[in-house]
Amino acid sequence: MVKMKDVAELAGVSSAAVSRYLNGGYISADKAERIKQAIELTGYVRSSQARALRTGSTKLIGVIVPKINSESVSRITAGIGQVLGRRGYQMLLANTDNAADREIEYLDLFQNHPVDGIVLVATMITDEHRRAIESCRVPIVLIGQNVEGAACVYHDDYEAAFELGHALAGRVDGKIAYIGVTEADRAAGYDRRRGFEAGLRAAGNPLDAALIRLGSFTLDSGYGAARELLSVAPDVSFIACATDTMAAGALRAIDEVCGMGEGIHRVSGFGDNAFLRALTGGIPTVHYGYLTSGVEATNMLLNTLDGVEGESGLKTLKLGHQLMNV
Amino acid sequence: MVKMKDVAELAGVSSAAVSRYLNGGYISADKAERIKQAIELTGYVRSSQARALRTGSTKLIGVIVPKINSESVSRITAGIGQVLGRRGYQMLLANTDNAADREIEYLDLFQNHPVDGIVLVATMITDEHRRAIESCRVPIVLIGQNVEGAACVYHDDYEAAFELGHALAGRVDGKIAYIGVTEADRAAGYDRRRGFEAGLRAAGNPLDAALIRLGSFTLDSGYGAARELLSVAPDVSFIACATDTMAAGALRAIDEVCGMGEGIHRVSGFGDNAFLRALTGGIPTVHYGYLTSGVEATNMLLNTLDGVEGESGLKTLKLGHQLMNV
DNA sequence: TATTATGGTGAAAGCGATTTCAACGACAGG
DNA sequence: CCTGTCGTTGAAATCGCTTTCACCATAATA
Repeated sequence: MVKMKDVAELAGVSSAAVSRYLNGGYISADKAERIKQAIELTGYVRSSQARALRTGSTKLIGVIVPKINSESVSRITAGIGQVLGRRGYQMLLANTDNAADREIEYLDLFQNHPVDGIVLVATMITDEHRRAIESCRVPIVLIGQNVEGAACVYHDDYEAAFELGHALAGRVDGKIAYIGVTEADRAAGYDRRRGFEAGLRAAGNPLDAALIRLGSFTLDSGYGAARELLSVAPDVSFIACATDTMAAGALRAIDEVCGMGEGIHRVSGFGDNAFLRALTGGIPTVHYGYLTSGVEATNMLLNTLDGVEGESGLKTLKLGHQLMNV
Repeated sequence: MVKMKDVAELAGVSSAAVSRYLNGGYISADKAERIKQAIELTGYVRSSQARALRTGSTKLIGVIVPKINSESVSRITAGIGQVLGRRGYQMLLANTDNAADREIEYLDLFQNHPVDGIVLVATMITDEHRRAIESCRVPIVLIGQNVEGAACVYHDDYEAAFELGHALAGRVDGKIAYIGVTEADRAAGYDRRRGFEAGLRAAGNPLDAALIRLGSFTLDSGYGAARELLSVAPDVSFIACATDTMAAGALRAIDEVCGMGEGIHRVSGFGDNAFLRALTGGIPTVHYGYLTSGVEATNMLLNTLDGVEGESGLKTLKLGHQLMNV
């Protein structure tokens, strides 16, 4: 492995000069040329390990996600990756498989590990999370939740759910049921349910608390909850779901119970999943700019790291949403 | 930042002793105890940068994927992440967005960057790829393609497609069309088409070359190709697709042209997408163990890195497949 | 008793970059 | 001629860890 010293010797300069050449410090034109040729000749590339040790910066960003095989997460990471690549950073991906404690574990790990900053695609935020975020030595941005005192890029789930509920209340006759997720997930659990309820209520068609079920983000859990709902309350004519994935499950359940093709008109979701849209022609759902949230969060993080002027650094950013098919 | 020397001083030993304690070398019981307490007291964690510089190993594995928001890829990375986490490594993710030259770029980047090994989720393998793989300084495993001279974990696309074609030939009357992908992708492009054709032929119902179209892995491309096929050859009664995603597009096209619910019986795919399965009840498709391929590839890679005995290290592994809904 | 293992130990030499610092040649102004 | 800048330069000191090596007890063997 050719090192800086070799290049320096070949070019007849000191390694300090090579380092300056590489980093844009004082260097005369002729030496720069000699160094350039020596580098080409030897095929030298600098060791990022040594550089990291000396400078304390690794150009690595830790990204913590709850689940890697989900459309929303992969769109977010696509956005993160886009910005990272463009700005000379790389992504260290940590998958927690929906285990909140592993999030904290990674938060700890990353700090003393080689990342310059962290993007946390958050689900549940416990006090322990808050503490870990607070005491984080590297800058951190959250995606998906709005947490006091932390930089966040999020969507207004309450507002979106309210609008969806309000819009649906008018066009559904009969009972509406709701399949949510754990309220520990403030955004997808609490806010969406509350917003949806409020929207229905405002339209004069309040949600019956007995018709609320809890799923676990998976298609199968949506299916199970919907089957159960339909058997307990056959007069339910519409099932709103906290995610498109669970809506897909509910859709299958309705098709099985009420006949093929029925579900499409009786289900709503959140997230505007591409597959679901294509296969059903589009159920009522909320479109979030997942890719945008990745892009915005990462830009914010990198701006503070690179000390970009004119940028106010870490702040909280609420992104817009769009009702679909209502 | 508390460093090893601080811990050593507090414990009244040399930093060499601390290092040995941390790495399981010779250390007496009482010193071990003193060191342990000193570490707890100071909250010391060792700098992985310094460690990496000294040992030359970063415990980082570079993973190159063609596209991050696709179900197959996220299942593969889920498998990779599982093994990596269990064995004390982390994943450095690089997304090429289906640009073959960026794959080579990352291959170069990773070698002189801080990864101990590479997993390449491969699509197209050009000569340039072969060269880059050949000259790779760190061990590398490919997923999804079988390339001579490289360690590969792959599925037998030809065989699977053959079986699918053979099975379908019998139960479809009328013309069968095919929407494939670029043959530069040997596995998903060339092998699947060839296998499918051979399967149909063997069953006495050969594929009309005029009814072959090319998509680009996306749902929309499947939709477009199917619309075009149906308008040019309205007597086509079945459209086989090289991926489930394109099959979803074709399904929508058929539903639009021939009436809702029609598509389900007239389309086949590859990959056994969970959404598609749930929403349609299941079109004929091939189930691949994507997660398994990630697991197997990573285990293989880590075995060679960690020098696990009894394991023969890098080799090529063909995984099985399963016909679904035929 | 003389010797050889054996289990422990710390000083010191790197790993390969960056960065400080003192110094140098040239050149302008006084 | 002397002094002060200015643009460059290389020697040397880190960064924080691992690992070799020489060495020391103490126990086991000859």
